Amino acid sequence: MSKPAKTQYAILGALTVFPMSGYDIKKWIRDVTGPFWAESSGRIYPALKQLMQQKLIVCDATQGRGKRPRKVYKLTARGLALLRKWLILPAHDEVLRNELKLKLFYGKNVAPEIIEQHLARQKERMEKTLVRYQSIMEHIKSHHKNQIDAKYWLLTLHNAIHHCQAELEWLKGAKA
Amino acid sequence: MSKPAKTQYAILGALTVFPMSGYDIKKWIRDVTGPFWAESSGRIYPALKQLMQQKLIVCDATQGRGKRPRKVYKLTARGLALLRKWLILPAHDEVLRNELKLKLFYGKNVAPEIIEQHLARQKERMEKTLVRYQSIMEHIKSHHKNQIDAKYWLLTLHNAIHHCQAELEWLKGAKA
DNA sequence: TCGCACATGTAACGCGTTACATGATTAC
DNA sequence: GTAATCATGTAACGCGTTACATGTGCGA
Repeated sequence: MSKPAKTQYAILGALTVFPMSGYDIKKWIRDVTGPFWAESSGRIYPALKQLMQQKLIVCDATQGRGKRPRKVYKLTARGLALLRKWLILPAHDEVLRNELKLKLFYGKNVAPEIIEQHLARQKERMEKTLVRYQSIMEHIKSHHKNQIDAKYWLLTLHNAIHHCQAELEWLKGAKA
Repeated sequence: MSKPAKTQYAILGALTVFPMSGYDIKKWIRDVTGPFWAESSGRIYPALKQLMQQKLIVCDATQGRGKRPRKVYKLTARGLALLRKWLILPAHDEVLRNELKLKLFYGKNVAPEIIEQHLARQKERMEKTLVRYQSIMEHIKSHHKNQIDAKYWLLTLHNAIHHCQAELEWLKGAKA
């Protein structure tokens, strides 16, 4: 009925890189797939539970130090098969809900200075983001050069950088 | 607790252009703000009801032809004030969930041909989109040149075009 | 007369966020 | 000793999609 849940694929994908705990996955998604994918911990832990039940992942090792264990999850053959099945399907259109652009679109209803502030904030944010992306790129190039994932990581990172630069280009022209 | 609803602002904004029916708003959002904002009719009609209750909009005229009326809504002073209040607030970060990029990121798990297909589909889609955007731009330039909204419409449309072109540029380089 | 665009709505479902709860470990 | 980070989870809430229901007007 509603949209199919994609959290599971973000998790299964992460586990193709190496086994991770829920916390690791959370950070991985935030720090690595951040430019194009987000998840909240309120989704990750329940999703892990479901994936366990479906035997798409297994709890590799409970590194119990004290009462609260650190659960490390590992992909199963079933899990990899499901991920592959999803990967080959055409991607759905991204649902766009860009608040900044909506505000700019109806900008005639506020003073021009307000719009300039919006644009200035965006410029600052994009400049910071671009620097971050470029440092991630350097990091991948120097630390993961021979990893088979690296090719695809750089592909998506290039995409993010292109869009970042496009936004900055647009902002340059936007003063007119 | 959860995210504040932004559907109302998309509707209030649309009504700053001219009075519209629910159906008009639906089409307007799909066809005009489509590049950066989406709403489903399952949100629009309930939202209109709420906005009426809060006296942020009024039902201007019930153009009853037959049993099913065509209700035309109009912004009130209260509605415009609320919209303005929202417009001046800094925009929240866009929540990114780009399915295509997620699939590409974990591309090592499928055959390279699959990835090439994803990229080819994206190229085709972006080319079509770019043509559409450019024709919308021509339309605005020729039909709405002197409208005070047009400046802001072109601003956001330029943005969409820049990103479209950035995506195509990236796709060109992606074959390597 | 058939299909499409116009037109308004409702209900089920579940996704996802936010906030909260709890506790361990490390570094200063 | 205390703050930050590591670490795992739950519950409330409501947003948003999807599918459904219903009916009108017009053009081929």
